[in-house]
Amino acid sequence: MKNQISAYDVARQAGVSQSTVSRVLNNYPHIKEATRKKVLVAIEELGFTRDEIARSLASKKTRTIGLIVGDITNPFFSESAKVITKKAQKLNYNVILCNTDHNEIQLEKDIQTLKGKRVDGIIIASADKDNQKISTLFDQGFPVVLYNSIMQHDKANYIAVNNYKGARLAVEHLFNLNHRNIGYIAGPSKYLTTHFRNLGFKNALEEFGVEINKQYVYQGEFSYNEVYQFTKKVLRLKNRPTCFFATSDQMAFAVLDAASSENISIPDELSVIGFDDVDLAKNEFIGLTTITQPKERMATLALENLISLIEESEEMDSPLQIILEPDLVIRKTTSICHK
Amino acid sequence: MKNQISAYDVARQAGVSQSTVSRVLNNYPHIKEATRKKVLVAIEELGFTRDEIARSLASKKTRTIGLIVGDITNPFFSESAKVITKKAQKLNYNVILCNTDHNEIQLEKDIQTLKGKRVDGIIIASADKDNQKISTLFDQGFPVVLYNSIMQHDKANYIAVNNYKGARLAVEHLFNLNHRNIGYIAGPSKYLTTHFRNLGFKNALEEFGVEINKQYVYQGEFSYNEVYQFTKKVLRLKNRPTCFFATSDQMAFAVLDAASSENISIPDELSVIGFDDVDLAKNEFIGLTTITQPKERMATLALENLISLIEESEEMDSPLQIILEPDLVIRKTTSICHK
DNA sequence: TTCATCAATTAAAACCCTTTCATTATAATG
DNA sequence: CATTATAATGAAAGGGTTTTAATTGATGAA
Repeated sequence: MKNQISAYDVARQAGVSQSTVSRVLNNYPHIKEATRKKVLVAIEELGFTRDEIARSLASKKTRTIGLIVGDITNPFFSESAKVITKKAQKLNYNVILCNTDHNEIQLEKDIQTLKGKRVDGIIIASADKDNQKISTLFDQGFPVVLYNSIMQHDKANYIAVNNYKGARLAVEHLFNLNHRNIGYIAGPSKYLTTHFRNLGFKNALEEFGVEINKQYVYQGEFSYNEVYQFTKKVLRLKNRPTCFFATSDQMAFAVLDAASSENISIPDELSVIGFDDVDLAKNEFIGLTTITQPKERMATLALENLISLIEESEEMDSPLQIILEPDLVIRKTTSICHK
Repeated sequence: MKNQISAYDVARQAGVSQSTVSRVLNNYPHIKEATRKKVLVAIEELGFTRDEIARSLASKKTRTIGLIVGDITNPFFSESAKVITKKAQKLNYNVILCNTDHNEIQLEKDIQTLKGKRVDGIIIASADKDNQKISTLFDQGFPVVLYNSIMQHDKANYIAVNNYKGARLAVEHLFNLNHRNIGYIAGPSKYLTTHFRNLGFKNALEEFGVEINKQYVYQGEFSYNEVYQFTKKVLRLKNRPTCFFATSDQMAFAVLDAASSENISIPDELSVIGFDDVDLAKNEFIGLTTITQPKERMATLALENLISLIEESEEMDSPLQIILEPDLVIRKTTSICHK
């Protein structure tokens, strides 16, 4: 591979010093128009593009951020990732995507490599409760914002929705529709978001005086297949639930899938409510009743705040801890229970 | 921000030279076990991690690749991205994600920044027919593989499916179900994949002796909303089509959405067939009939081949041009036409 | 004992920028 | 015209690695 054209080559060609080339490239003041022209011409002639790696080494900024998600295949994440990537693009940042499969070991590895690659900051969309590595990041003042994740750490920056309330909204809706046998599908409780949804679910039911049937609750990995199998099993019970609250739309889809495969009609025989309000939930062919999160706004906030964390040199006095309000969106997968 | 711990610091701590530290880090031969230990201990004590940026500058390898997709929100892309990212992870590469919104200008900008960031290679999942910038990349022998995209260039590496055949399979299926009024939804023809699907569509219909009703065909942006609006409009026609072939599942979903909003029942009143076989298509609640692409395999091939392009120093003698076979998967959104 | 050989280690250049400090050219002021 | 301020440029020192060439040390053969 032939050697790269460097700023030094440009300098020679233009008959100036390398630092002048750098000056032009960085739009520094105090440059004679004629000189600038000469340099620009030389750049054009040689087809020079500056080496961002060398630039990063010298400037200690990479203009690259990390985005760690549990599963990019989950539309909630891909929709968020899109907003984040595009917004980053506009601000001249790039994003390195990491997919942890909701595995903490992988998460920590990813943080490690991202730090190795000297990213300027990281957005973590699947942060477990008491991850040491993440805590350390916050302790060190490294720019990190949690997205749709929460950590109990006095320096933690996060943007999430009021998950407790979201879960309550879901339960209230089902209760109002006369449902009393409620299935519950949730991810691992290592996530505080899940934890709060659990809490909202439990508390609401308690208040309403309805018992939770342990058989109806799945709390485990975010595995489509596991949720699918679990739901199928539960639906075969003599006394099966009349509805399911799944704490993510993705999992709600798995529930719908299982129900359909058992020839159970939605919503007549089974109501299903999700969480996230993924684009497809709005699709009228599906029409998933769900709890909406303002993901566009959340993603934008996450990115913008990360960037200011990066660019404001003065360390933030108070951490960024934003909790937005979720909302119930009633569509076609829930209906009154006649049982 | 306190200064980074460098290999030099480690060297001092261990009482060796910096190059020895580097040797240890890179597992070079000819190192006394005792020395290696000393260095490893020093590394541990100081919590040193090597600066990949500096490493990249010196070695001219970043162990980072670019992944350019039209829309990460399209499950076909996010599912592919996941495979690629995870596979890359395993091989110690990271991926920078770029979302072009199917915009060529953005695509070219992305290529530019990726090259600036000195990525070792690029996977392009939305390459338009005669993009000059991409051609140049191939001319230069820069490691690029097109994914689900094709270019007529004698050095182009690509992995795609036989799109012509895929489209034919779809049409044959509809024809066999007695459909004669076929709607067609396709992306912009600047994509060769689309072009071949167009061709397959046309040729098959010609052979079957059925006329294409221009009113029924949408060829334009991959915009959910535009497709939705178009479909709605067409479905309100007196003589509306009895089925739609959408050249991506994502667009098929838009068709289903529109149909449902018009209270047209699927598949009784309208058959819909997609293309891609996205995970959700398999969902029995949806059960989208579609043309399947072996995306897992394609994505793996794309990544693995990109990496060998990067790592084999000898330039590939012949370009990588793989065309896999698509398949028809019949599910629930298509049925016999009684009209 | 001496030279050759090879293992183990170091010194230093290279990678391509940014940035600080010093220097020279130019303009402004009295 | 001398003096001072300021604009314009350059030289050189990093930044943290890799890598090549050089050096030292040890071992064995002649």
